[in-house]
Amino acid sequence: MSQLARLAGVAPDTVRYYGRIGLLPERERSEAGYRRFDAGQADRIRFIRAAQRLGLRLAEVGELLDLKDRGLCACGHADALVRGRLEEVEREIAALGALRDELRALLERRRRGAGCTTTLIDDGR
Amino acid sequence: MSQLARLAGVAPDTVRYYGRIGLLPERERSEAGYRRFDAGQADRIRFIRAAQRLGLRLAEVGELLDLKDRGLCACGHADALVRGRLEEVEREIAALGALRDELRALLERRRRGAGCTTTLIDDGR
DNA sequence: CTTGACCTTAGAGTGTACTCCAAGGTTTAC
DNA sequence: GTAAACCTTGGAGTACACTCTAAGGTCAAG
Repeated sequence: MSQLARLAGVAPDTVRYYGRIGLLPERERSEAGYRRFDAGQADRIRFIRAAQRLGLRLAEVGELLDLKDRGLCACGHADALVRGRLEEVEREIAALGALRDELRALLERRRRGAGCTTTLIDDGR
Repeated sequence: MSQLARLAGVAPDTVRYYGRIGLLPERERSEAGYRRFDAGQADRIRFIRAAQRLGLRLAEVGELLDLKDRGLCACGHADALVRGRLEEVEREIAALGALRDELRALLERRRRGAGCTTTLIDDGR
């Protein structure tokens, strides 16, 4: 367990969590009930983390893994998720850019002595 | 209650929630225990929402309101919060920009037939 | 006098991805 | 034989800002 976790670069609790929510299938156990893993499981966890880095949710990663597990090509679905995520990111960037401008303008008005910051926040727009 | 909520543009539950966490001070009540509000309360809620739009948390807004309530100038603190938030937003924009590039590159590699999307995600970098 | 629209409260539920806990069992080293 | 370091489980806790529920009280209109 902890070996796999170290290999995959996550905490043992995280591995157990992924198992609990169905991202890692149950394999055989040792007599004492200890989980046994193979290298494939580490790859699976790395795939999960890679997809997460792109901003996919675990539920979405789970859909991809399910397709793969059933021997189907997950590409179409993966493409759709990635494209959807790209649009999301672009929207977030736009929104944050506008927010950044607003924050800068607020600070600028304040620097020019336009009044209390709280008042400047308050009158909004 | 619902009048104030409509006036301030939030749900009645939200007003009660703000009251519960100490953002709206208790005023007198009617005989039946109903809250009574004045125009100042609507302004207060609008201030909260304006600060939230800038990305400040309710706990931070609460600090500003506390200063104002005690007759102190909240400007210094507000400036610090706004500046901190600006830095955060700039960091987020940078991170999202990098992510956007990654997503685009992934889609581009895929368009060139570089293999399965899931494989492209998997091999990370 | 009843209907409907409001008000009150404490408390639980939402989403996300963990993270931690207690209480117990196992394995390895000395 | 015992201590350290692991493993197991179910369940609760974290952050955040609501949002909803149940069970009850109030008020105005018809």
